[in-house]
Amino acid sequence: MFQEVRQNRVFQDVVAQVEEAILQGRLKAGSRLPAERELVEIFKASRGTLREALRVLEQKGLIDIKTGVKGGAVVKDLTTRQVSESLALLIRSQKASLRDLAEFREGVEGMVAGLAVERANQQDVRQLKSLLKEAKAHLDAGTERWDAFIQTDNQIHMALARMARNPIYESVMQTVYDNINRYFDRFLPRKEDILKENYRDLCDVIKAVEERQASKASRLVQGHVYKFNRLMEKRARKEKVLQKK
Amino acid sequence: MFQEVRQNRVFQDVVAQVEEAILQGRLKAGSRLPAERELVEIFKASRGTLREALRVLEQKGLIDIKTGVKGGAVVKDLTTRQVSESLALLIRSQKASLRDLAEFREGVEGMVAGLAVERANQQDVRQLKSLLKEAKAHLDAGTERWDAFIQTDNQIHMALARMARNPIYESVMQTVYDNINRYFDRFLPRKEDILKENYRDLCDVIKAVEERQASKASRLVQGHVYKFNRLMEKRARKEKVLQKK
DNA sequence: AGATTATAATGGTTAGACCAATACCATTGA
DNA sequence: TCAATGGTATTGGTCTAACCATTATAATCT
Repeated sequence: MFQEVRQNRVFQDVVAQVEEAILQGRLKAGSRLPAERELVEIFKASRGTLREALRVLEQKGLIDIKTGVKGGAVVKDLTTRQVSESLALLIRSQKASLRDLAEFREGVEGMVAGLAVERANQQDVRQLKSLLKEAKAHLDAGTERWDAFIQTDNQIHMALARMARNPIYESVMQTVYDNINRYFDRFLPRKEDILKENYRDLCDVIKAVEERQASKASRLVQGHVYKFNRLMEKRARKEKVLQKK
Repeated sequence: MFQEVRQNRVFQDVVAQVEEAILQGRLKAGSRLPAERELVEIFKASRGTLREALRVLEQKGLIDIKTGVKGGAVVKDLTTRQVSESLALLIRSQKASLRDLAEFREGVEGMVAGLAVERANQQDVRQLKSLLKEAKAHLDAGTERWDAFIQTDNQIHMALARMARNPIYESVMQTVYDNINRYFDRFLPRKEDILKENYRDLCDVIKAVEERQASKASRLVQGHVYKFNRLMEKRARKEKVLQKK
């Protein structure tokens, strides 16, 4: 019948007020909050309590805090970092595995590619081609720029996500990549034939985008990611075996 | 070349240590942290600083805090609530719309259904049938139990997510539903013919699961969600028009 | 002018006190 | 005996007042 009433802690009230102001746009990204000692006056709360509120806002990813003159709390532009952080916790606590993440990526990237084809404009296609050219340059430059190639590869995938014109897919993709890079960088294949095959896949995908073949692009990307996942898995298994010895 | 060095604040060090202990399983879900005044002794930090650390851990969803004797910080079982929270911020800040969320749901649910068919065992199928029976009972009971029907409907979707046996999909689905329920409850269709059609859709889906027809189940769910989304959108538009008047 | 130093503003930390909620226990009264 | 009442100790929540650390800017020196 009734909602349980919860005693609001003072700092929660402060958090709620500041958060509301940010989300309503009354506090814009980049603007600075008053100094702690001023906030004490404004909210009529002690500095300690106020700082607890700031910690929460900081953890939520809504503000950044710097020390020194002209320091203080600055309203951040809302990013996906926090979503990413939560997913990282899931993985680190072993509630989710590399395999789970890879499988998820496979599905999401497939859908993203389909949407991207439907919504990409000419400028988007140009951007993809430009990234592709960059990737080829890295690849031809030899071993030392393989990491640069991998980075450009990632950029192409993220560019597709942007072209899907759906911030949720974009966030989720960013989260997936953050976590892949964070935990599985050491499994990334760094062999010439694999990277070249990778490059050919990208060429095919971008061709499909240009020709507006949504389902083909979707299938290609899914296959591309699938191949990548099997490779990663093989390497992960090998490492595990080595560790056991 | 080098990583930026950041001056660690004391409370961050405390957070890191506790977090590590939790993620490594040295602190298990349900176990209680020492009282604040004891933690002061352990970490050799002031109570204020310690409380800032506790605020961060609380915000990360790693601990729950209660007052009173036998109160204190209790290690929580890791859930998806925090992911959900971050996505909610995206929506509330209008970086993502109802339409974006709906589109995302369409894709994810389709994939989940496909995986669920591949991995569901007999017990899972039994559970689905039991939920279906429950849904029918609510539906037949008339107007007053429509909300119960909707809830059971949600349970069926979440059951499918569990059967996909991938905690990431499960988390993401839970997040999507949390946010749909949080922000769009008022758009949920509550008309008999719609609910009945909804029920028939569910019957078809579960039949496909039983017959192990993955792609069919996937297609059916996607269509089901698509229909639902178009309905929601229509209602949302209507409300907007009304608001403008 | 350019380098150096002082100053002030700002977050970070500490210490000690008191308030508020709550589980547990002892007392009381039927 | 047992249920209701109220006390008490424990724990988180808040406050005050001070000092430390960092940093941008202004003042000073060479």
